Amino acid sequence: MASTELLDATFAALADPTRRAILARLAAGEASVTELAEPFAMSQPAISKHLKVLERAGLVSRGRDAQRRPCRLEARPLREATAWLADYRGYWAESYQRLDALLDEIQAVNQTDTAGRHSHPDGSRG
Amino acid sequence: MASTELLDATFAALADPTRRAILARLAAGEASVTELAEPFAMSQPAISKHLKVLERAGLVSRGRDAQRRPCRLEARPLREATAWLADYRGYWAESYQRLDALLDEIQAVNQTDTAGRHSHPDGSRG
DNA sequence: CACGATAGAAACCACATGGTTATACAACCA
DNA sequence: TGGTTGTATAACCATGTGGTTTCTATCGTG
Repeated sequence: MASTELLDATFAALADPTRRAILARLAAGEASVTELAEPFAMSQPAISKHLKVLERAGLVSRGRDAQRRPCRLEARPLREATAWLADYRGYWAESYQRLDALLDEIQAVNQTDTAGRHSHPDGSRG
Repeated sequence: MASTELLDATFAALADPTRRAILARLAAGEASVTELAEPFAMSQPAISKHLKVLERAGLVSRGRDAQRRPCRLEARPLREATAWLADYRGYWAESYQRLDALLDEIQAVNQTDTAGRHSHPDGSRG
């Protein structure tokens, strides 16, 4: 399991409320650094540092728009993190049985993805 | 949302591979501190510190068995963390359509749970 | 070209974290 | 009572983190 460091970085990135807020904001669409910094009582370099952490965890990627460096959310590491949590479905089942099948499905999706493709065979309800 | 600090503590606790390993071990059943310390190239006080972090995040609880202080996994904070991740299902859907329905269901389960019930249709396969 | 705006880098500070060793406390056993 | 086992605490160290301010670099516009 070489993804240990990725999990480390992902969970560490998620452990800060500012960074979670940034991700929440990015879930609504791309944003520049200053746009991201606005709602926070914090300097722009501080936000840049947070973005670096998020970038290192692969949670955001950056583009180029003139001197702007727009950020966008990358969901893949979140998937890894969720997959790790899902590994506890066996234990969870003691208290939350209905989750069992769902998280089991997530595992299946992971393996499908690892195999190379995740074309949706039925494409139901998107 | 007052659970910010709980999320902080939970994700921070999960960010360390030793602590994740401890949780993995505990998912298989209760264990004492020395039992938990054994597999690691690390002193017992170091493990105690990790346990303190896990305890502060509510991820483990401790019992009493003579001079042993057995640890057991507590899943509730993991649920909170997963719920947070699930909030991004809308974004995930762009790339991983099949997850959408699943994570959507998790939301439903959360609400059902809040309401009070979650009967298990089969409970098989662990 | 110079200016203004956007963003990154450097240097610094306070504090948290992850580890160590040594010590103390608590509970059982002889 | 004393010894042994299990665990927590203390003191300490190195490093990481989150913030600051200041400075630099890049890009578009006048």
